[in-house]
Amino acid sequence: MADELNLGLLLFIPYRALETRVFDALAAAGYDDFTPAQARIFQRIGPNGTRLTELAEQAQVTKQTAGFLVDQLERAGYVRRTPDPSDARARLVQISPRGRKTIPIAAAAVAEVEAEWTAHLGPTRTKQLRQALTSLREITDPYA
Amino acid sequence: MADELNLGLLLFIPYRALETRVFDALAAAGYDDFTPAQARIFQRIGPNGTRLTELAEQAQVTKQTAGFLVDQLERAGYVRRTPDPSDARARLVQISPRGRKTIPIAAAAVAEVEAEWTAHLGPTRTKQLRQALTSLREITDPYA
DNA sequence: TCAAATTAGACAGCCTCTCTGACCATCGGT
DNA sequence: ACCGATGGTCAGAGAGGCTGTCTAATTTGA
Repeated sequence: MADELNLGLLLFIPYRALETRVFDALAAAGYDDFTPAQARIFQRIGPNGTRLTELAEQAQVTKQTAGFLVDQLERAGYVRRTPDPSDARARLVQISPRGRKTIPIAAAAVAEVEAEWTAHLGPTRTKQLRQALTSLREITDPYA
Repeated sequence: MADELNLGLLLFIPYRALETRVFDALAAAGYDDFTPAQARIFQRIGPNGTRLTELAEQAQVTKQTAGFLVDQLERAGYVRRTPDPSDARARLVQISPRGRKTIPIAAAAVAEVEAEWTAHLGPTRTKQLRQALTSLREITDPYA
């Protein structure tokens, strides 16, 4: 679809590498029933719980898809659904104790990879990379 | 699985934005029977054709998956399979004339997006971004 | 030199992710 | 008190990916 070194591919390669590392770390810690699609939802759950519809919007999937993924997360014990006190139609998706345990593991894996990247690029270029990407988000992220 | 602004998410957002733009451009030009998975294979086909197994390796999918995607591309007329003169077991996947027509369309869409990004970031920061990502590829791309 | 290991590829069956469409319950404004 | 908008579920479908098994052809080594 284009030439070899377009920015898209250049962005995708390290993204994939990071994602793989995080899932390997989670699997090594015994959390092997966690899929990337589930993680994209899980990541968006706020401290007091978040509604399904809001999760769907932020993850840019339909609410049916979000519901499907939350079903899986619930069955695996990572989240639970509780009634929303402010709206009887809605339910809040909340992180369960088991789910909460995965957070530091994933965070550690991310930190480890970022440290490797910093060692490779040097602190200045890493900082510039982060800045450029953050700036790019302004024109590429519909939910910035 | 981690905090909001990890590098993974920052990388993924512009990648997705670029991909979407390219597929919109192809669809607008009448090539709407093209999926991202097919494109990841299609991109890797060399000028003289490439073997299925090699495509599978480079796209990091199994050869079964690659075969399935090439089937679709062949049915849609974007590629054809010809015998490999140097190995009777193998066949070369080659880009057909119809497939070749999509290349400048995709390239133009990529160039357009990159121009927008350059306008947003400025030429210096864009160059630094590309450099940093290229450098990162050395430690994150298994097929560098 | 010929049997064994390797490689290219196809077929079958399964699972996950995502979508559309239809539907019900509740909320909120007029 | 109603009616449109919102939160969520159910049913069905299709794409994309996997493993496992099989064949044909090639390469390798005793």
